[in-house]
Amino acid sequence: MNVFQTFRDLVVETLGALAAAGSLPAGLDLARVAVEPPRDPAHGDVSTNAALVLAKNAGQKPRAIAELLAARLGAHPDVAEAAVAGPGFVNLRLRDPFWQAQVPAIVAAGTGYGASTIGRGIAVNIEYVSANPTGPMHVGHGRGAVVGDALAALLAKTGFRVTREYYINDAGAQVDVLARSAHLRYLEALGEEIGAIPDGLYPGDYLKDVGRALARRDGDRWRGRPEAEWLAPVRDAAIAAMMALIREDLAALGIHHDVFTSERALHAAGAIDEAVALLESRGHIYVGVLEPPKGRVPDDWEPRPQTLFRATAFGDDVDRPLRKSDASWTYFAADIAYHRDKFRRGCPVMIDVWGADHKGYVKRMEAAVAAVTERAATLDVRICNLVHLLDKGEPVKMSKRAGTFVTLREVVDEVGKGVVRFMMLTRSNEAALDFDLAKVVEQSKDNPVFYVQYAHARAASVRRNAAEAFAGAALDDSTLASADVTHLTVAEELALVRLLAAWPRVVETAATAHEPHRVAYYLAEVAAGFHGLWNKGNETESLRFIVASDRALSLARLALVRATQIVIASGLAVMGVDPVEELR
RNA sequence: GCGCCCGUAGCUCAGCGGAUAGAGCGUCGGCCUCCGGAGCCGAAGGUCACAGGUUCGAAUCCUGUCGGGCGCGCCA
Repeated sequence: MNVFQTFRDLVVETLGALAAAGSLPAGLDLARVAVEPPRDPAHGDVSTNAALVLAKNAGQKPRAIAELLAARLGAHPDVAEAAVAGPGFVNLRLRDPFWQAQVPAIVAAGTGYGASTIGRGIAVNIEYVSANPTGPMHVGHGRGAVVGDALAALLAKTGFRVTREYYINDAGAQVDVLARSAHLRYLEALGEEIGAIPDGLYPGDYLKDVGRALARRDGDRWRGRPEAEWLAPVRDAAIAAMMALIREDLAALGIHHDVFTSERALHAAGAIDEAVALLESRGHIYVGVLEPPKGRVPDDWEPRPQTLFRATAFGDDVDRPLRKSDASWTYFAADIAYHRDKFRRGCPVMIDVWGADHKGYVKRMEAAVAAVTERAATLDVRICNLVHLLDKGEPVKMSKRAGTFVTLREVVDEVGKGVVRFMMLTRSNEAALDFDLAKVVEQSKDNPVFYVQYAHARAASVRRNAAEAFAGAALDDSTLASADVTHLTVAEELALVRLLAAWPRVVETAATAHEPHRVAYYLAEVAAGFHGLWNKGNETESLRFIVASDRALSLARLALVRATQIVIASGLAVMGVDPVEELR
């Protein structure tokens, strides 16, 4: 279905024929041969660099190879013209029937259009969100959630076997703080005066429910008792409540993970001891003293022998400690065990989506994965930069203390899940993102969500009008898929078809690069193409989609409208956004 | 000090080995007896921070410089 792949196959086949004919040496490495859309449409429909890439090894001039290639490609029935250009590109212009035929193919494929098998069923584990279970999610978490989920959808669409996973950080000191905070709310629920929440504890009102639930369940059995007695049970209850809250927040965004893995469970199962023992047996562990960081020595620095992972052997800058001074495992040690666990569950490809504050952690994790899987697995860490929450251009002041903290849920409830999801994908994940609460619901062209949905709604509107104009005529997809598309001859129509036909390639490149934001940019292009065509109809009556006097022409154009709608819906599906039929 | 990310049009950003570097906003000029003008078309605007290098070809890869952000043992 990917037209560029189709023509790459043709180019490769043609190169083989040239070799067989003795015009080229046999056995050339074709890995770098690419078939792509030319940047400038004036250069044709598809372009290949084959001659440029092969010239050196073939011992021939690029243009000479290009001439040979063009002569043969030009004879293909779908090719109208094969031209050599620039230093040795071969540009192909394809015949209209080839493009026209794309329309029924898209309509027949439906929103599954763009799917491919390049993933070959390889198992990919994508871990995203993994917010600490200490409170509701904030907007920054939302970005990671959306990026991870859209990437998962992209990979699934390209034939990977995807596991969506959430790692619950339920083992550290912060969940003890959570427990103490919840215990205080529990005392409050029992009627005690607790006053201001002390520094260092979580002040949020969301813990009041947890306190009340504890009071209902356990009565006053934890009142006046030493912390050692109540810490564990209160903690477990609080974590469960926080995870329920987080799952609700995610559900409001339409996000559902397949697997939740508990850090605490890894500790309990001895997985960390096992992973560290494994590294030790391979000689990657030693006891040593780290140098203090240069130029910025912490005040309380004192040299201390530590259990260290030889991360420098795997590309990291320094070796990393695995045990704290109280002999318990560091977070990193647990994370090594966790990634080993993912690998042992059968995932050779791992993706982690993290917040910008964890950027400094990437190298050591990659090193650990290399060490623990003996380089049999890959880890790609996608870092999501900050989200700046604005309202009419002014930064929204957020302070946990002052109670002006805006949660993800509040934003989703205010502007809608589709808007949040789309906006989170309008920037490369590496770049900081402005999210303006006022702007994202604005109905104008500078709001990409609106612009794309508007195109989809207009397409739906045309189809409704067509049902009236051709009362009684069948306009369902199977009818449209058999429309006589040779009526699609207007340059702008064929330009839109070319754009629609690029969708499978966009899916593949975005999936391969792990960059879901490319889908948002592509959809904006499709919308622009459709709006442009729409306006042609406003200017010239014969160019409208519906020409009441010519049913055959109208059916062909309606097929194109339907194909546009399908591609937009298909793209929105990857992003997790529901397409709208009308904007009112 | 070291590491990572960033520096592209007035602004916000795509492009990340291909041929004359793109989009939106903003500016200027056009298009409503019109399938939704919430839109469309056109113009002006760039030594792709700077300097070297690799390559047939560099905004894209490498090295260095300058400028901005983030991180740097017992937090997770």
